[in-house]
Amino acid sequence: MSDVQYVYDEGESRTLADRVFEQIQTAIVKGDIAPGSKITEPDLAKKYGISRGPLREAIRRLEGRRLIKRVAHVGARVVSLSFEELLDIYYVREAMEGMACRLAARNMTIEEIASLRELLARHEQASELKEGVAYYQKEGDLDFHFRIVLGSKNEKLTELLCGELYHLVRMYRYQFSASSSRPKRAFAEHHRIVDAIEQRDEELAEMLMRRHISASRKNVEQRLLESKAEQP
Amino acid sequence: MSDVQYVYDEGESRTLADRVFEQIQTAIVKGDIAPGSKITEPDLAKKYGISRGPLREAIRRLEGRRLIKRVAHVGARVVSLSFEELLDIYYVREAMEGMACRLAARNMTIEEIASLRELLARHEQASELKEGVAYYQKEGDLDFHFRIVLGSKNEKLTELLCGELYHLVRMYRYQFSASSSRPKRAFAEHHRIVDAIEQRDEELAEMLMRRHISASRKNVEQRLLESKAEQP
DNA sequence: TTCTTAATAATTGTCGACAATTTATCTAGA
DNA sequence: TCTAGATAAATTGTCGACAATTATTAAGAA
Repeated sequence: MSDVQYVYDEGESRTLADRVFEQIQTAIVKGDIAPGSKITEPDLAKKYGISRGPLREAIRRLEGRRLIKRVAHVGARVVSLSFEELLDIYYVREAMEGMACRLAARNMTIEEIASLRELLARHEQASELKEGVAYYQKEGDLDFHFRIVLGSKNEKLTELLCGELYHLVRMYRYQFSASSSRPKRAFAEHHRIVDAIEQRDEELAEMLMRRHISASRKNVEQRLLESKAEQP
Repeated sequence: MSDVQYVYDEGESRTLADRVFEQIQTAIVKGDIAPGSKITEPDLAKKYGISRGPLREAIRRLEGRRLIKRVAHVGARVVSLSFEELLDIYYVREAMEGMACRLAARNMTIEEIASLRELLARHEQASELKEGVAYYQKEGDLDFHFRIVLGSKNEKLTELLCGELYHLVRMYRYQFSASSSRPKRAFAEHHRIVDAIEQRDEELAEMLMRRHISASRKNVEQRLLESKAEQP
C-alpha cells in the first residue's frame, strides 16, 4: 500500500543546495554576512545543518551571480561594495532599463499598464503616510522598475536585470541605505514614464527612463563629492 | 573502452571543477553537446575522467550562466536556441553595447583607439582575401565589439557582456552560422564608430553602435520572415 | 488495444572520509 | 628581537558509497 505522499510539501521539493543558495543569497544581500568577509565551508555547513557537498554547489552558483569571489585552494569571500561599482551599475541600468521601457511601451497590455498605475497610487499613499521615505525607498521603487522590465516581454533582459543586477541593487540599498533622497521628483518621473508607455511612445518612454536613472546616479555622485569634501 | 581523452594538464593550478566548467562550456558553445540534449552526470563524469562532485559544481556554474537549465531530481539540459531568444539578445546588445560605446568614447586611451584601428585594418585585409565571409564573421567581429566593451572601463558592463552574453552570441553563430551577410556595410559602420570614439563624441558613438546592432537584428528578422514565407 | 499499476532500473541528491594545499604556529639561529 | 624554516592545524578539493527520487519496463484488467 504505497500511499502517495501529498503531505510533506513543507519546503517544496527543491533540493538542499537550492534552498541554501537562496538563504545565503538573502543573507549576503541583507548584510547578515558582511561584505568582504570570508566564506568558510565547515562553518556555513554547520550553520545550515548540511554537508559540504550541496553547500559547495550553492557557492558555485553564488559565484556565477557574482555575489562572492573565489580563489582556488584559498577560499571564497563575499564581494565588497565600492562606490565605483555602484556608479557602474547605474550606467548599466540606464542602458538596460531604458531599453526595457521602450519595449514595455510596445508590449505591455493595457491591463498591465492599469495595474502599474495602481501600484504608483499605492506607493504614493504609503509614502505620504510615512513622509515619503521608508517604504518607497526600499522595495517599492524596485517594484516599479521590476514591472516595467517584465513588461518588456524580453526574457534575456529580464534574466539579466532581475536575476542578477537587482540583487546587487538591493544589497547597496540595504547596506549603504542609498535612498534616493528625492522621492517627490522621482514620483513625478514615474508618472510621466507610465504616461509615455500608455501612449505607446517608445522613444519618449526610453528617454524618460534613462533620465530618471541618470538623475539618481548624479544624485549619488553629488553626495560622493560632498562626503569627500567633508573628510578628505 | 577506456577512452582517456582530455588528459592534457596545462600545468595550471586551477581546480578540476574549474577546468571541466570551461571544457563543457566550450563544448556547448561549439555544439559538441547538442542544444536541448540531456546532461547525464555519470556519462559526463566518465567522459572527463572525474567524479561527480566537481562535475556537479561545474554544472551549477553553467546553470548560473544560463547555458543549461536544471530541474530538481530530474536533471539538466543544454539550453535550446530559438529565434525569439536571438532577437531578445539583439535588443540587449543594442542597449548595453550602445552604452559601452558611449563610455568608450569617454574613457578609451588614444593607444587603445589606435590599436582598435589596427584591428580593423587587419580584419579588412583578411576579409578581402577570403571574400569577406569567413574570418570576419566568426570571431573577428566579436573582437571589435569586445574591445569597445573593455574600453568602456565599466566592470559590470564588461562582466555581463563578456562573461555571459557573448557566449550565447558565439553559440548562435557557430550553430546557426548566423553570419551577418552584409560584411561591406558592417565594415563601414565599424569605421564610423571608431571615428566617433576618436572625436570623443559620446552621443554619436552610442547612436552609431545602436544602429549597427539594430541593422543586424533587422537583417536576421528579414531572413526569418523569408524562411517562413518559403515553408510555412 | 489501451490504460493503470507494480516492479525494476537508472539518475540525481546527500553524506562522510581522505588527499592536497594553504595558513597558522612554533622553534632555532643570527 | 627578528627572521627563516619546519611542523602542525585548518581549509579546500576529490572521491566513492548510499539514500531518495524519477524514469522505464512489464504485467494485468477494462
